[in-house]
Amino acid sequence: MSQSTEQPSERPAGRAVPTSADVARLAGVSRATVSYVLNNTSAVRISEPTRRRVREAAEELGYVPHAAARSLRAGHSRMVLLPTPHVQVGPLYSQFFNEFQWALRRLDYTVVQYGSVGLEAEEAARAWAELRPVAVVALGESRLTGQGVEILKRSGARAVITLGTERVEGAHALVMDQGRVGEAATAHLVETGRRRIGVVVPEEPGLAMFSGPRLEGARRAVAGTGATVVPLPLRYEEESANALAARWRALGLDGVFAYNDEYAMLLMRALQDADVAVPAETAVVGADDLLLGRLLRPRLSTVRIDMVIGRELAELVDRAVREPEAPPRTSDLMASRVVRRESS
Amino acid sequence: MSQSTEQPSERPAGRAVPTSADVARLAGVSRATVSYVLNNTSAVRISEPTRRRVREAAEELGYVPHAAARSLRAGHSRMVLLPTPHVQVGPLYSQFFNEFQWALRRLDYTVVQYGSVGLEAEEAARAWAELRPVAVVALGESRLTGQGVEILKRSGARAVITLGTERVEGAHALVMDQGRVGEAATAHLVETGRRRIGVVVPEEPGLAMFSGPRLEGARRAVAGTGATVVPLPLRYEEESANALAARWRALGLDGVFAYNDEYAMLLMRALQDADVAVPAETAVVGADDLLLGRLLRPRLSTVRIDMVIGRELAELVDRAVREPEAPPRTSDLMASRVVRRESS
DNA sequence: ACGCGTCACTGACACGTGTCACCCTCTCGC
DNA sequence: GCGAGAGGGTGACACGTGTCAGTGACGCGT
Repeated sequence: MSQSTEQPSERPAGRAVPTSADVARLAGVSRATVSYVLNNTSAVRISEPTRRRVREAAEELGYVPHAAARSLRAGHSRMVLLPTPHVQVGPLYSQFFNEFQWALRRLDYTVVQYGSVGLEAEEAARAWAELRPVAVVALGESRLTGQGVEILKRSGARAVITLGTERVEGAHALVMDQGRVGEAATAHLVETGRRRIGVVVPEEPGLAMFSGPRLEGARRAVAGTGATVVPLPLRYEEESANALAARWRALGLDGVFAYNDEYAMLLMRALQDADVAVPAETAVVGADDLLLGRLLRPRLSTVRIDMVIGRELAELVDRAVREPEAPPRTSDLMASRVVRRESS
Repeated sequence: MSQSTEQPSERPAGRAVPTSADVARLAGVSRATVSYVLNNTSAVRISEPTRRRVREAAEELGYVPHAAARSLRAGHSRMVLLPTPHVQVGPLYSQFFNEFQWALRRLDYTVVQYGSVGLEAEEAARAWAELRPVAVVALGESRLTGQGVEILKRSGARAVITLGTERVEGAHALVMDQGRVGEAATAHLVETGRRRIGVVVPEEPGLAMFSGPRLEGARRAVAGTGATVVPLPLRYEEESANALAARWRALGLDGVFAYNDEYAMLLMRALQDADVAVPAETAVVGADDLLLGRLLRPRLSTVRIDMVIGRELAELVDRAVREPEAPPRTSDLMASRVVRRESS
């Protein structure tokens, strides 16, 4: 790349990106004045005619300030970084995320999702730190370590918050207690008299962070009740479900928590095709309370998950940013409750 | 919009963010040397002992370069901006996006999703331009205008690409021909002898960009065949579907394209509950080829949509960045084909 | 004439980085 | 002895912005 010193002859489009200096020149004022006008700084008084001239010049040139230069000078930004998950997320999650983003913007933050596919934990943290975000809200799935938190804080992040199943040293944590989902579903099955309870564990990679805790929760629910839990690996494919259904009677199960409504629908169809009566012979419970589950016959029982609303989380971020010295707190991100329909 | 000018700004942690100057001091070399070493610039020769001293100093301080300062100095960045949709996107789309991001990163681009909720078209474009991205890949839904493209290009963006249903002046366009989906489904219904064909139009806001073209496509499919198309507004709720099913016979429809598989499942259940025989009395076709559709009885016919793979789009972006002067091109993002099962 | 205050504006620096043009010190060939 | 060349580094500038301290002009009271 050759540098052009004065006359930018290499611009292909024939025009350089306008800066505040260009605006100043066109308006016949100093650059400082341009800055004052465009940020309408209250501490300095600029006459109305000058203000207008500056605004018109900016408009004419199509001037847009340079965010990087601005935050470099300011020494900080109001950028909140959300490492993008590379896992499939359900509609519940994506709605929550949208709400969260919207709320942060209301609080005058700039939300940036930034993917870091294929990087190791510490390396990813370093990549995020380069952007000098004021806060980082990371999914548990992004495998942020205590080391990573340290890197981020050292690079100026005033708040690091994890959304996940477990805490990370030094970071605020919003715990999604996935265990409660499995626990609620299984407790319900036990209460309605089921004794041998299957728990579907999806084989799809990336779901482990959800399925593991849900299985653990199920185990907690049966502890001391005499009922037992049987893990059931399952791929989200018809053949896999049919194979499972074929050996259903051999397994001797009278109830199943199917991970979520989609897996439940898949399994329920396979069971019915194999002449296993639902709920008479085997009760089925899903999770997420999808509309589609209500359309089945029998209607699918489910665990309804209510997530913290985005606005609440946004306010938590804002508080954490304003009080970086406050000790990391842990709180619940979601609540679960069983919705009983006909399949259990 | 009140600005919070109040600014804590005192470093509470007592330690500033380390810069390359700090590294230089600690290593006992100049800042230039630090820069050369850490970017291992090949044109300049630095002795191995010095290199090691610099690397160790950087490690000890936890130095992370400042991306903003870097790209300010460089005059450009390799950031690709993806305005975040605030519409619900299906799994098809989100998988495509992940793949796309991954491919861009392979090409050494930095992918940033940036939401601009609640801003008007031109204002949003200005906000994106502040980040000085080298390329912008916008969903049609983000309502990018020709004016917006102009702003972005003037701010240094070398490529602007829209993913949507229609072209935008000055931008490369990847057209999702939603019309073809409706056309394929409806043509199939006509070919199998249906004459009065309903087309479900979701009432949910944000889906209009898909449903409108699909309806138009359906109209194209019946043109000259003697068959007719009837738009059917529907909310994604059981009551809405039941109400529609109740007046089904009055409508005299013998076929329906239900927008997608989810709406199809909703409608099919309502039809069956209202004793409308599928497919004998009315044929039903969905779209997206969800697994769940295959579980219905009768199995749901659908339109399978194959999207351009992410890598392809990433290469298109790369080419557009490298040849900014090339005229905007338009190409297809997806292909549709009918998968006939039992419901039609 | 002078001091003082206000108004409207400007000059200059700092933010953190990359890179170009030098500079110094050796060594070698003759 | 001395120029040539190479090895190993450094000084200084530029990128675009925000903001502090200052500056000239002007009005006003004495």
